[in-house]
Amino acid sequence: MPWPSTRRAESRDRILFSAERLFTQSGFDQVSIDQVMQNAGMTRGAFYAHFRSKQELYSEAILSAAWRMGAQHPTDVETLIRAYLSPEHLGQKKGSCPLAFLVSDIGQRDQPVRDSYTKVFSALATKVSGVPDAEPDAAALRALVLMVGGVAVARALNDPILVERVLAACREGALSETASVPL
Amino acid sequence: MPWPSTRRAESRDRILFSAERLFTQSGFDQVSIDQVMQNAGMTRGAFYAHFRSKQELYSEAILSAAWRMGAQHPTDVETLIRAYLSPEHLGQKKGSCPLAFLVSDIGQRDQPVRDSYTKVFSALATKVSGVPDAEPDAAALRALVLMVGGVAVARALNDPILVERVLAACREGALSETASVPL
DNA sequence: GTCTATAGGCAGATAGAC
DNA sequence: GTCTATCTGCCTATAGAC
Repeated sequence: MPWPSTRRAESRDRILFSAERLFTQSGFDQVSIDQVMQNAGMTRGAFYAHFRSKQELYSEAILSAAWRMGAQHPTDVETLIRAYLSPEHLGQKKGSCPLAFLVSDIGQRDQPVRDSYTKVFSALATKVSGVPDAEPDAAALRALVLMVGGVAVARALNDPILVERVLAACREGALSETASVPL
Repeated sequence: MPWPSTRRAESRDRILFSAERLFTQSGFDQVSIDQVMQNAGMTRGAFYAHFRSKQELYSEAILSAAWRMGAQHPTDVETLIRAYLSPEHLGQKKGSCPLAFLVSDIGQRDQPVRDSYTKVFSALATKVSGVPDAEPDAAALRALVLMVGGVAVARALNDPILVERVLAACREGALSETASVPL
């Protein structure tokens, strides 16, 4: 009976799922392994049976969160841009994008973490470009930077009016960069 | 003789100067008060004679770093954009921009920190817009998000080729958004 | 695999001598 | 104002029982 391995994978997934939300919301340093494990219904000691370190968990959580987000957004690029640069995305507890919420957190971590971030960024850039099997062009990179940067900046700003104006400006720009016929 | 107050202000400035560089480079959590004070030539205990908390120092360091950066860049907007979105800016130890380096760090801090960030962002947006006494328009906001987001993303990415392509794409976009005659 | 217990270290903030 | 010493609390990671 292969039940044990199934339960092992389920525990691992629960930890990962818990980590995705907590890390994306609060960054690496503000989240403790204790919180992640309690949120997953376990205690601290069990953590190291599944991951070797906190940074390894972080690295995998970034990939996992992005994969989950992609699975929930199989829509067209325009719908993605509007949802991404919406006020709802800013305060969202679940399904937030690690690219934006963690962008200035990544540079302080080790290489596997940076690899994860780069992989996710490249994948989303290709998706935004609209051409699945090619390197993203400059317009797609600009559109994605407007999305990621717009959300990151909006989260940092304190003035609601300015936040809405930043989101609107970036929405307009990203849509224009990704329009098939730019006029 | 008003010497004492002068020395007090000098000590405060040394702490602030030290904090600007360390915080901008490594973020809030990765920098200890110990490091800041040693870098300023003092010990931990003296810190609380000048600032009430670490977050208060952070808030003031963001304002101070931005002010210093503005004083060193009295040039035109195009020169600013090219210097900002250059590879040199990414690894720079001094004179880096807290807007980009700390963007996803700010949301986790208290209100005074967010106030500082918002103030600096607004001031730079006005500068980029080219019209000193008006609210920045959508094009200026987009240009600034391309600058801040471009640098933040580039710092996180692991692939040198992708980094250069992101910087180039954002440079092109920011220059186009700020051109007086957009065609 | 998961638990409790603990090792070992570092942080922010305060107290009191000078 | 600056120093040394300390309080208090939290963290990652490990050890060993079950």
